[in-house]
Amino acid sequence: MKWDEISNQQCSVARSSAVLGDRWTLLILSDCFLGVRKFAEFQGRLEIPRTTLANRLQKLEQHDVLYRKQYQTNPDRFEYRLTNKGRDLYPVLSTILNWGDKYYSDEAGPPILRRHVPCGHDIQPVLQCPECNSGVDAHNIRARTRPPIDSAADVKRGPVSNRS
Amino acid sequence: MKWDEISNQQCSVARSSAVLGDRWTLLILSDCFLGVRKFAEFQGRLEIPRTTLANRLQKLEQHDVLYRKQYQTNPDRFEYRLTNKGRDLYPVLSTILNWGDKYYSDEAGPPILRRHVPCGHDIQPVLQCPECNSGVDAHNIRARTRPPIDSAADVKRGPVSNRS
DNA sequence: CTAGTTAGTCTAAAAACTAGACTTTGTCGA
DNA sequence: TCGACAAAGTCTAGTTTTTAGACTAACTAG
Repeated sequence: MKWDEISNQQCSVARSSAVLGDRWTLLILSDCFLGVRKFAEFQGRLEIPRTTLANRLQKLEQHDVLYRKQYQTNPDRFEYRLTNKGRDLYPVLSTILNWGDKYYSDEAGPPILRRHVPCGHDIQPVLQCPECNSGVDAHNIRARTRPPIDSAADVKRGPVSNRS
Repeated sequence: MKWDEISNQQCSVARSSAVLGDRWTLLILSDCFLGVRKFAEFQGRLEIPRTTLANRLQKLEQHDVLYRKQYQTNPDRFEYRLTNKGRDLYPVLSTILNWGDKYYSDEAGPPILRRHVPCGHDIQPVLQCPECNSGVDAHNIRARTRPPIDSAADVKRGPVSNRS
């Protein structure tokens, strides 16, 4: 299968991967959440080839993750900002940051601190169950295929054993 | 900059991207969490080119995300399993799944359901503050650069404005 | 002896990525 | 008016990665 056919699958991870699963894309989004907006600034911070950056920004715009906003005329110039859909990627970037902090930070600790404004603490956000408020990890979640419904396509890439 | 130099940065997202930010990698890991272990099964489910799959599995093994475990002799054959470090990627895959479910699932709802075993509900895990237990998103977190410490390298890719 | 299984490797062609020069449309200072 | 600078890209040619599909190795079952 070619990479651009990946989003034809009905799996949510596959469709998300079509947007996120590329060199540089996660880094570009990370910089977006840190407030970077201008082409030259992405380029300078990431040292990404200009051609690749242009392609990635265009792709993120096409997928409605970023939008181009004009910030001056004469000459017209545009900056890139997160859409609501893009901002909804915050948990993804945040959990990646947690993982990197755990396995790759130096002895001084994480290079970037995150403060939870409402309570004032520096935190690493954690994944929890919205029903019972306790922690969630690979061990206490069981995936299963959605029960078949006439109107919907079959699930082709479900769990190996459909454990109840 | 070349892609394989990306992990030289001291940013946690950059170092994580060196492992995760590649075509197919997120999908392979997703299948790992669904119980897939054998080469042929990855290949059949993902329709990934065999050469690419072999490269990706080797890379994930080198980064200690997967390990190869012998499951038979004559001939020797191996399967791929998540290490503890790999299992710690569950929040990343889970938040990607949430995002994909929100923006890309069909009218029948998410194709894969996740049950939180301790409480028995089908859920989408959410990101919360471990201090105050309330929800976390892009709007209520402020990133700032770690205060400089003699023993540690400077933070080069911190937030644009170091908002308190 | 033949076909099948599993986990790969090999090869050649196609696609994507990279470095660095170049373009476009303006501003500013001398 | 002239040259330097800024910002957001595009263009080009060379390198690297990805892809499809055939092939290999080491067995088992019939």
